[in-house]
Amino acid sequence: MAAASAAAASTVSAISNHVAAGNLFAAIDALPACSGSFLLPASLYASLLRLVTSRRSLAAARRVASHLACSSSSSPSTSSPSIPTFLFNRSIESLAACGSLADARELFDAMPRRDGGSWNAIISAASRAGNPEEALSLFSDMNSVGIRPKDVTLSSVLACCAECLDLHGAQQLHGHIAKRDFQSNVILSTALVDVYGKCLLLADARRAFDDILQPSDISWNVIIRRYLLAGMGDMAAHMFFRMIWAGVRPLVFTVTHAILACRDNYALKEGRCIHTFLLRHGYEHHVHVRSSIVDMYAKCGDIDAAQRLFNLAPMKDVVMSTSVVSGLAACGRIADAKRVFDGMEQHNLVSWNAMLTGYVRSMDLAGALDLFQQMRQETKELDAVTLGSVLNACTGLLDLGKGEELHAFAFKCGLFSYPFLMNALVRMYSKCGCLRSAEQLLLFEMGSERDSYSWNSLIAGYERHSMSEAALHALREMQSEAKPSQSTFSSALAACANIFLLKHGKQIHAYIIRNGYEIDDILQSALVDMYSKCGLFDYSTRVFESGLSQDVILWNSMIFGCAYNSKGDYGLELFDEMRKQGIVPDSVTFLGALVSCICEGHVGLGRSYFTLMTDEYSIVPHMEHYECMIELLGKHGYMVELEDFVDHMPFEPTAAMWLRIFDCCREYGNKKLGERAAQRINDSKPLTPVRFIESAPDYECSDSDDVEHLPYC
DNA sequence: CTAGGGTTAG
Repeated sequence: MAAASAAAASTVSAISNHVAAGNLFAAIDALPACSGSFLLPASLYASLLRLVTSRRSLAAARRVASHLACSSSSSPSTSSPSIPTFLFNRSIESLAACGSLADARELFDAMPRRDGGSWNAIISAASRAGNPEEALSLFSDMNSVGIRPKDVTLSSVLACCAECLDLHGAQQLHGHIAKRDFQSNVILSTALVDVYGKCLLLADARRAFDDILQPSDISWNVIIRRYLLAGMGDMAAHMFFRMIWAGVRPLVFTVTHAILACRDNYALKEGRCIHTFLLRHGYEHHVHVRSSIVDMYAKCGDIDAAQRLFNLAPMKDVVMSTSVVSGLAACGRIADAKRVFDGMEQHNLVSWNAMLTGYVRSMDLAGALDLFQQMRQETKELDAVTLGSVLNACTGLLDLGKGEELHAFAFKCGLFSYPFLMNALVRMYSKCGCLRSAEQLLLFEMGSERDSYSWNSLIAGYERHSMSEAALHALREMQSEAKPSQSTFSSALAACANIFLLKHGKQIHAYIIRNGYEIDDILQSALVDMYSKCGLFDYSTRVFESGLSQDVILWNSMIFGCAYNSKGDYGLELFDEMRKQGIVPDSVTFLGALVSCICEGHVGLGRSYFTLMTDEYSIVPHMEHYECMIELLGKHGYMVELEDFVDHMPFEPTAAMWLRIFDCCREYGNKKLGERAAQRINDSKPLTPVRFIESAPDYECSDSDDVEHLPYC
């Protein structure tokens, strides 16, 4: 007996030496065989388990666990002391920390007795293993065996509710906590703030926060982060200032959240204020803080401040440089952006993408394609954002061929199914007039992924490419699954205008009003255009006058509306009026003015506008302007001037122009010019026939629509 | 002595 106890003593000291020296496996190997003859002191098991956990060794954790389980089952409960439950609890924690929830659960199920700590260990193990449902179900088992949860367990369970967005469960726990005088526990109260915040009940989160007697730095961090993630940047910043006011030193995370909040809200003033605070309190050397400040300045439009900080920074990492690149690109300084980009030590996917989208945003589409080329040579990496940007460049360039290539490429890369990319493809095909492909994608390949953006692209594409009936059909389809937007209606109204569907146009107008959409400049223009093309001049003037606007497109629509309805002089009055109001006319305005001059026979005035356009406004005349001048001069018999005009055009008149010139020469007699025109017409190919217009579908309409007496906003 | 928060750029 003495020999046995001496052997036991030497085993204990060997193990404890191994543990102290950190020799984990030597300690494990020295564990006595499972005979039940003697047990190590509990404190030694505890420190062994601490070592196991710190090494994250699942093998070691299993050896200790099986040793405990075996010793417990073979020890006669009466003679030798049994293994304390808390050691099993530590062992469960150890197994879980080493990555095996299954082993932890097995030990939990097998252990002889369980106390509150056992339940807590297994619940937090499940929670940490990313298995909140299991943790919640264990919690409910715990309640049904009659064990009262402690504050520690409650906070684990609250975290699980947050994970599962189980608001109902969280509310029940809240009630429970309130009844049990746990308010003074900061950790628990903070978990409560977090769960409400995560469920987006920010008012409840705030109430829970205000109930905390002494909010910790983490409590402040939670409320600030939750406001930020809920899109309430103003409240996030507000709470940050209150935190400082309360004398709590912000964590670095909290600081970056506050700066992000300012960035998201374009709150430059508050951002500067926080920046000053950070300089005074020694945060500015932190790399994340520094990057987020630079980004804040760049996003809030103070690009000079961003660049100044960037230039002063001793370490210019990829993140900070990328912020500066995108900031410069966003304010149109694409060349400066490229310079910073080229000066970067290394590029990654995000920085390449920033430069790419910069080109696209600055409308330097060729530049975007060139950069993509360069990117392909320097890296294999690319993702949906990359392809989406390049695709947007193709869309802008109306380069269907390259767009199709990218489509195939995206398919090959397996990036095809990103909704963002699919929408870019629908947009590309729609803009390029390949409506069949757009339709194919949207109807058969996007499935439930399609949204109002996809539909809007398709509808706008149909409208732009003279498939107005199809546009209205698509609108009806869209309504069964997505909410139309102002942009949808502007395309649909344009479709009605194209084929003079007054009834449908009115129905859409009524729908817009009935559903409370705001009539913005674009919609207002679309309505003016639709009514005037459909011949309801009164309606278009009423829509025009219903909202005063400085929008040049709206004025253009109204001026054209006058011309369609033979009110050229009124159109010219509007032309003068808009210039008086300081609205700068564009090429379309001048086209409208010329059309008005044609219908009213103001030949001299028309000619003076044509000069005014180039001389005063530096607008290069388009094909349509030349067509107008030919019509203006020809229609009213100014044959000498017409011939002179044709001779001075910077390009050869088109076949259609010659046809018109020929007609005018026949009417007013200009043999020389007429023969020239005839010659040109005979050289050219025959014109394509006019398309036959089919009937359009009925737009969804309720009986309450009084189409004759529309209310105006 | 177990529990709460969490890392900037497209």
